[in-house]
Amino acid sequence: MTSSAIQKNSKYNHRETEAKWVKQWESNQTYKTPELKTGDKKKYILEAFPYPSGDGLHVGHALPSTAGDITSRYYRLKGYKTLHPMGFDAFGLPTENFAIKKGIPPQQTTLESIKNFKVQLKKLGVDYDWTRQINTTDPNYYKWTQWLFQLLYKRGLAYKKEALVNWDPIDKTVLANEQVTKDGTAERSGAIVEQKLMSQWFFKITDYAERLLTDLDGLDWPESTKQMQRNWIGKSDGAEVEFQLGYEGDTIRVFTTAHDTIYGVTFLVISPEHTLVAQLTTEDNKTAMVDYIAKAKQKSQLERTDLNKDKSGVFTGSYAIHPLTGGQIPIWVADYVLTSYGTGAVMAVPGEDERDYEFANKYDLPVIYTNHTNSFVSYSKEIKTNKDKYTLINSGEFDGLTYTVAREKILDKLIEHNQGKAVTNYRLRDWSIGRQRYWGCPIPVYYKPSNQSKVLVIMVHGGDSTGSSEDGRQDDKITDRIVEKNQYSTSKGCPVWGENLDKVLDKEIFDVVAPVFPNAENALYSEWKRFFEQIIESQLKNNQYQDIVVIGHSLGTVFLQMYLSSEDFNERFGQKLSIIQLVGCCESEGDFEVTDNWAKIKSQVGLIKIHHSQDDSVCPFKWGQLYASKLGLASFDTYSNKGHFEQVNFEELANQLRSNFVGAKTVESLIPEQDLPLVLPNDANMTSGKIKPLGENLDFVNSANKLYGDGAQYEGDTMDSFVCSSWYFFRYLDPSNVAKFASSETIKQWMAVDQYVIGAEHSTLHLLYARFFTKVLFDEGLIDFVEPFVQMRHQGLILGPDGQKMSKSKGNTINPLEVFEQYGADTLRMYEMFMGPFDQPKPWNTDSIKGVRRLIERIWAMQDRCYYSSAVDSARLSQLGIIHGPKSERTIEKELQKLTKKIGEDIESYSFNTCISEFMKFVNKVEEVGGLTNYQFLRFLILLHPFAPFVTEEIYSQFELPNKKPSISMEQWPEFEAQMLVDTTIKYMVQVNGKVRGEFEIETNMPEAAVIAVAKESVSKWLEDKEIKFCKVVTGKLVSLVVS
RNA sequence: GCGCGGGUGGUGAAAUGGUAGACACACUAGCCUUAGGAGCUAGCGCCGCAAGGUAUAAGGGUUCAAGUCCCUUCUCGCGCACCA
Repeated sequence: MTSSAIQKNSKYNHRETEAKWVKQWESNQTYKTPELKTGDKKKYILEAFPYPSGDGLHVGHALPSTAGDITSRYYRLKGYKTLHPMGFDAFGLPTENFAIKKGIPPQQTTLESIKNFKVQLKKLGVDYDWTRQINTTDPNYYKWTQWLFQLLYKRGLAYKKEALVNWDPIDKTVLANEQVTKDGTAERSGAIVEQKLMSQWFFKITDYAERLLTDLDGLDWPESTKQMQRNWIGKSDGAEVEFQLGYEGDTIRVFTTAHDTIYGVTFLVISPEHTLVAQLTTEDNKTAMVDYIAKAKQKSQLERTDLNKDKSGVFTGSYAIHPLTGGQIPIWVADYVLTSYGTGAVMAVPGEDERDYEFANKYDLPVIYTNHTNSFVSYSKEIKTNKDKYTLINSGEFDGLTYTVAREKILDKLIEHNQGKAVTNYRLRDWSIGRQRYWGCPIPVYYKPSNQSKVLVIMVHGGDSTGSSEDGRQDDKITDRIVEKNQYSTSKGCPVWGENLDKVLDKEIFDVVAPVFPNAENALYSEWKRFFEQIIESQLKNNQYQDIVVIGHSLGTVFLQMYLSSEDFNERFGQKLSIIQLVGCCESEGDFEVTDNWAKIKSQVGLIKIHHSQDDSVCPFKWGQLYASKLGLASFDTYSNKGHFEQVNFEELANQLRSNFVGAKTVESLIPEQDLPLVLPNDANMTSGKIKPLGENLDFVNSANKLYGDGAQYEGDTMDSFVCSSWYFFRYLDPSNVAKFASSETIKQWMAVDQYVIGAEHSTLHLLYARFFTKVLFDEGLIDFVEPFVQMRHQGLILGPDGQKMSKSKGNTINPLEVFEQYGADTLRMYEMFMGPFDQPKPWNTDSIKGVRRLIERIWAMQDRCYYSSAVDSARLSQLGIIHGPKSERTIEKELQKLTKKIGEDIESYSFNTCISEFMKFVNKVEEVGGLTNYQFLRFLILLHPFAPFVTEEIYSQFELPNKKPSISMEQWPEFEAQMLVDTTIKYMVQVNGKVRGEFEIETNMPEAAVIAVAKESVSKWLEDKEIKFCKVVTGKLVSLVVS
């Protein structure tokens, strides 16, 4: 540029400049993604899309965005066509909770937050192509989330089942295993997660366990993340061994990775939830067992895994037969065995397993050592470190064999005897995706009643008021209190209730039975029991029921409590009681001691619901609370202004029955594709400060009947937002396609993602799910690759100035808007890159950022040091080895060449921090020698442009240049000339006895002898009177001498 | 307990096995300025006046040469955790 173009000594005004370019880039569509033609080189650069929180941009967001921007701009300058999109992952609980708190619909909050985020991201100067923006809450987007759900369903990878799930009592929803922290709390809400039996949608990610594991090997990802996924998938190779029981029929199957220790098995341990527990427990051990299991159930997941110091268990009294020795093996129940892994049963080898050893010691069980030391050895450690020395003893015909051989032979023998097989086990569980909340993607499924399956509803009424407690039948009485206290008859009211309920329930689905139990005025347990069982038997004779629901009132609930805690309903009728509606609860506080076997009750019923009026004068409300807590219920339905006999709201009850049972005895169907998307209803009830979970919005749920016939109901759960966010990178390719999730051509052109930057917290969630979806799409033949992210890196956390994680409550947050205002976006970007290694956590330093701002100022001032060289191409000539011009120009040229090489390499290896240092060094050098040519300055600006787009664009715009482009981003990356980096002389250093003692400079390509001669001279002081014993020349670097 | 990363000045940090502390921040001294939360110059691991010595969590090893490779220990962070 000519000197006239320079505004000397003008200070860089970042506010004006940045605002100007934000506008211009937008109106000029500078960063619109170009069309890809065959032969074009492409880069798909991706950063995780943010959750648009109301707080707006965080300095942490700038880190991945800037890194992506640097790479994207770098490759664009290098002639690549780049796709660099951004969008919003907007479904989720924070918005819903905020909506409830503030009474603003989530739709509105979301749009406002997105708008705000976009403005702020634009201020950062990132080259996102905003025409491709996506928003997961937009029906045009989630239509394809639903389509994906249906694809999985059709491939047998989406299913609904009754399962113990993680229940978050604060956010009132189910969570995926991946969303529960190690200490058993919810990742988001921090609540202690409960285990709840519920009917839930799952994705069968376990089908892909092996592929998810093996395909990790080829990925350019941080090793730690790959390892984390490997651990999460948790593959172990071993064997399933069958142990016969003392009687015909059942066997106990155990999973083991150490089947070569099988001769050391001295007992079996099964989990308290094992299906054979009841059967195996002998009469003598029953009390202890029932007690133990009840205690185990009461323990939360947390307690059960945390209390690993003291193992406990109970002997069942039964024995299994050792498959090879035929010996008797006692069977124990202990809660250190997990139901969810393997078969829920283990063969205990106390001689080689620490847990079994501890257990054997505690309960005085025999120990057999099968390893060569004939003493306790931890098998798992031993085979890792000492595998080859490990040989067997006490193992019959296998004595003396080494680990490897024994493993093989013992397995062969088990297989031969039909008592075992090789099995691979994975720790990975299926992905639970249903969420009982409103602000999520609706699951595109509806249910319709099926005629075959009905529900039996039995009402068990309370007691009547007459009779005496002293009539000789006392022992068998349901409670002592009933006859004294009751003043009302419910045996007469009950049939009326039954009629009322029958009126409002669909007769094709529900059979309501409301009998009058015998002697209600002085009820006897044995009598009621006989009567109750007879009713069920006679109903089952003529009908098949999907579910049996018992509604107990008052004394009726006490009866049920006694019945279910002592009788085996499930076994007797081959059916579980799926719900029990306890209206009015119990008769007295003392009833809670009628039985304390709450565990058994819980094990026999599915869903438990309690209704209790706060104004029940017969049974105080606190009894209801006590009941709920005994049964482990988080909540129950409460009323007020209702007496003991008035608290049945038939409509309410009927709705509850319908919504809880409609799924179990109905047929599920996918919503036809042409009806997608199934749109989330607008919640009209915001003024009340409430948002109904989708499933409780009966207007919505029942609206399915308009399209799919009478009785049709939509699924009331929404999807985990990770479903929405784990396929989004496909939608950027073709965001407005109405016919497909993305067209095959664009997928072919742009996928896979070449560079992905995302936080390490997604290692086992999003990154695993996205890989899973990609493989499913591959299997469906829609794409031709199996891994979505070729290269992935994590950004490190930016900590507060105090070294702590930034948080509002700690008051250590940095507001990026203030930084924009004070220092400008270029400074923020470069500072964040300069802070330290990209993937490491690093504290914000309010002082350090000044150094970066100074750099920008000095670069701005470089315009004054830039002189117009008459030979514009003198640099070019220099590259060819014909060096003209002043010495300073040659010095700078060489530095610039080095810089060009270094910046390119460092961008490609994510070493952004050293890039900034290199820029600083270069600027120092320019100031030292006094200036640089305009052509050198131009190339420098191009190198700097990915890091500081605003200031470089501004200076460029003032350049006088032939063939000037509308934007510096359209310039070409300078190529360095390797020959320019070769010096004519080389500096050597000289070491004597390993210590640096001197240095010298010498022409390149000198013979070694000459180099040594000069080297000796340069350190003559250290060689006096000494004999040189060793001499080594490292060409171009150093001479190492060893003297006596 | 297992797995994966780290540990270098007052601070953030550099360093294909080859002059440890580049580059910056802070600090100190000086200059300039009406003033400065501006700019410029110089210094800045530790010991020492200096020559020099000595330093990359600790100890050992390999090597002409180790922050870097190997072994042991300590320590911090992350992940998994009674996974049979």
